[in-house]
Amino acid sequence: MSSDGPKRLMFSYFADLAKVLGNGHRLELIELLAQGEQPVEVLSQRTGLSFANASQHLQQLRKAGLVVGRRSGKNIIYRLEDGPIVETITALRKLAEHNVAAVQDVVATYFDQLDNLDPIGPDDLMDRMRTGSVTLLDVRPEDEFRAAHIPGALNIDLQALESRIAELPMDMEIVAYCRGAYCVLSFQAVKLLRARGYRVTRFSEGLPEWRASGRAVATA
Amino acid sequence: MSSDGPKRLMFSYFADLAKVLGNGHRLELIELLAQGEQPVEVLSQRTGLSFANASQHLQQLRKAGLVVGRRSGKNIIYRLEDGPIVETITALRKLAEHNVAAVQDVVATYFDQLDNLDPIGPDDLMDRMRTGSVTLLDVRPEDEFRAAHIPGALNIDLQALESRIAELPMDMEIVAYCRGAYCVLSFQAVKLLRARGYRVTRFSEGLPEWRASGRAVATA
DNA sequence: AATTCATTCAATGAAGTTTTTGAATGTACC
DNA sequence: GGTACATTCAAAAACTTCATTGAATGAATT
Repeated sequence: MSSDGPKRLMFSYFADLAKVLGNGHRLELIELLAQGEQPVEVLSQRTGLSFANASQHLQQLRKAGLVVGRRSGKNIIYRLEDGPIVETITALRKLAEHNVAAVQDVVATYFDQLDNLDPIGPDDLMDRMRTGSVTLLDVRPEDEFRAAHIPGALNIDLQALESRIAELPMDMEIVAYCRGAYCVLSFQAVKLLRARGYRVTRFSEGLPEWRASGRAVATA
Repeated sequence: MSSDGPKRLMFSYFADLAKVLGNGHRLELIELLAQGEQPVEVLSQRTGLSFANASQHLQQLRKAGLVVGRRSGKNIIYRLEDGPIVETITALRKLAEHNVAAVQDVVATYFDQLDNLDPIGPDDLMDRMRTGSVTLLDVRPEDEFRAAHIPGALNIDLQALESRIAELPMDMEIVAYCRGAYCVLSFQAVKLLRARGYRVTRFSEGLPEWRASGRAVATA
């Protein structure tokens, strides 16, 4: 927190905020919270962080004004604050895709390999949902689906996909999505379903970006 | 640089990039470079950093893919890489304005106090330039003006404003701009000129944002 | 009132960042 | 070829961040 005129002060505040985003675990916590509110326990499990460690990262996000917690019985339930949080992380992601060579490598060797087809964008998806020419598949855990999903989507948790595969139509294109652009759940769904002869594409983003761009979401 | 599946890898790369943005001096270096390329000496002077320290921050920006240096005689001249760098910092700034209480305080006590009029936005500015109903004043140092400025702007370095004040019309509204939204130069210009009876407003952003939004800039 | 459970807090050590200093590099000028 | 200059590099000191541990809090259950 240096200071030397109000401009330097402002830059140091912007930097403090960037520092809070400057940790992979915290970015993952934000991604999870962008699906919907969660108690610390679930966040700790889904990120693989120890309980105390998850709690401390959440404190930092809270101090930065990015999340709030409320008590509900024995649990503290965290949720994302209002504000352009998803937008900022999307900007960071696009900057990394454009300027960081290592990111381009991972995309090329890992993600493009799994899904060599162009993913479908939000405008296209909306058109095709309207004409009913596509089945939209949400492969996130049930609780995240219930908190918010793209209207008209069918929820099958990736865990259950193999056993519930009969619920999917073979004669219609399927579009799979999950938590965000690099959420592996939808990549794995595409892989599994293609192997069984389904026509599947990925949606280019996840639920948080869909909502951040002002489109309607459904609950329950 | 943790790793546990490609998604965690990606998040750790995004976090590394955020970490590089997580230092006020580096944000200031980026702002200066967003005006145009500069040798290390000038960057070190304008930021108040020691030579070696400025150099080391520039190395970090280079490793992150945000700047490049080229040799020109005895100097190494740095410039911003292509890519959505200004956009990302703008997103960070807006997030801070929205979610960080301390930022709101500084804006209220420092900036709003200096200029209680609404600043003019880019679309309005363009309209008013076309109809010739406004004089646009660029108060950055001459070298930054020469590298790139908003077409039609008059350059008077803030340092020289008092002595060259006669060049400004008293019967027309003046709009002042400089390096960015919180660049103090334009605030000080507004203060000085209002005290002399000129009608002055600030432009809401600076040159980098103007260019990043795809508008034409002039050189020389 | 005692116990359990979810969470936070405080303290520790290990690892990383920032700044300063002085030496090293590489280009230009005499 | 030697000297001056701009910049980078390497090492050290001061400080910050991260994960782990165990104790503390505070609501719910018995």
